[in-house]
Amino acid sequence: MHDLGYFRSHLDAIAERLATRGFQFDVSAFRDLDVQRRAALTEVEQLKAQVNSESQAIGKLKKQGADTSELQITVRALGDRIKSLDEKVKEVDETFRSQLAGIPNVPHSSVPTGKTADDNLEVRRWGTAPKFDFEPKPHWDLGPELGILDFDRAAKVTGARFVVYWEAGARLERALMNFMLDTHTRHHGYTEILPPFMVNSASLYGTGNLPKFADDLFKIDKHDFWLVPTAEVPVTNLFRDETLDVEKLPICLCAYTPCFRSEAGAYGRDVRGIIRQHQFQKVELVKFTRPEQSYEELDKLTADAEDILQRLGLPYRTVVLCTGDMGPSSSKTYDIEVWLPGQNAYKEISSCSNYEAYQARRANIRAKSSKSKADHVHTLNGSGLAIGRTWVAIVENYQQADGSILVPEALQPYVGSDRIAAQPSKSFRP
RNA sequence: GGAGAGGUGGCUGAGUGGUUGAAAGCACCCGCCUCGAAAGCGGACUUACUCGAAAGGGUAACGCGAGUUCGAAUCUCGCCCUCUCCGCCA
Repeated sequence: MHDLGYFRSHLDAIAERLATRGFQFDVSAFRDLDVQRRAALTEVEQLKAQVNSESQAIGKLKKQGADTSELQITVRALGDRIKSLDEKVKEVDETFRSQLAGIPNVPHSSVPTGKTADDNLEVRRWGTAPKFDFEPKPHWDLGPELGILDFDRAAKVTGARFVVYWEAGARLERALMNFMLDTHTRHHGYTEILPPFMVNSASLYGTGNLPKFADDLFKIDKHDFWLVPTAEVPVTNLFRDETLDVEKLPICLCAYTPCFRSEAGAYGRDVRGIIRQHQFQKVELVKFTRPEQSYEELDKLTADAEDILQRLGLPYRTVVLCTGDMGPSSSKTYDIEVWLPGQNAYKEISSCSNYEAYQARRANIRAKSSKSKADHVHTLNGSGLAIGRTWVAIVENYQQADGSILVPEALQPYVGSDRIAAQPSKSFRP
């Protein structure tokens, strides 16, 4: 959400920047609505002021023993007018606010202008794609063959776009989770959080998932609870409606959660394998920073996510999203894309964004020192990393001619072996 | 899930339906005092929206929402949360 005062006084410049991300902002319609809203507010507030002062007068008169019944009748009439005007104000105000809330963030000046993912800019590339003297397989073949992925039973137990990991497959997922959390807490200075996996709607409004993206979420029946689509939601909302000590910034948190997404609108995309599931696991990085340090912290956060891939020896490239490809809340986003031999392509494995104060205004997260006034913090987050896709990257990049998977050295203590071969339980699974 | 108690400013904590946006204390901030500090003294001390060139006004907010009333922190109803006891449960 934009700061109203600033927004109003920079309308044209902001509209111009928003156009670069394909958002056509009707400045004059906004101005009209703004004027309309303020006129309605002024009118009803003047009436309320009148009621207040006359009510006070009634109180005084009554104390003196005077008869106030006639005055009460006139004030009562005012009250009726206020009631109907209030409804109008509420309507205009809600339209205005929802419109304001629907206006995307302004892209940072360093973000390349563009329309689609094709216009994203590669900023660096790390590692080299492995060379195979055989035809590398995609994970949706390797997984079932090794007995570590089971799509059929997941479909039976729950439905499409779910998966069961077996044995070393399950252990690899768990190993990645621990490896990521350990690396971020021991080497990158993050504090570990284990948040609830369900959140209320106020939290989802705070991060901007509601009201616009309700279709992407799973809602719990009979409760105001939703399954988290990412740990960003509970972790960012830890400090909703709080004023932090500016000296404690930046606050760097990391959290493991499963993530639940309905993937409405993504039917037909990535249907094979575990690239796009209704449930996946992720370690998320979240930062709360001072405004002047947020871009430096974004670069660090992105590097922290990349470090996981480097330690695992997985080739990747990092791109900066162009204006047209960024999420609406973001001022600047880096995507990290890992190399997947089975698909002969780089695939997004992390998305690292600086929301500046856009999200903090929504969630009302501020910081102050003893001498300064409270100001909204900047919020940042990024995957560090999506565990399922990291699992895929390991399986596909480290596959051997015999169908087994080598385990990267950094992960071996976590997995407990240096190789994943066909699993024993395959023999008794019909 | 049932019964009871409670939710007031950064914290503690007053608050008979009528100058209470809110006493008092603490904390924080600015002065004075001091070589410096503490103590003491004086002052300042919520936020959002809105009117105004400014000075300065106005509206709203005492968990959230609705209601009663000329007027609600105070009364009524619903919901949420915390605490105690009971039940259930990993």
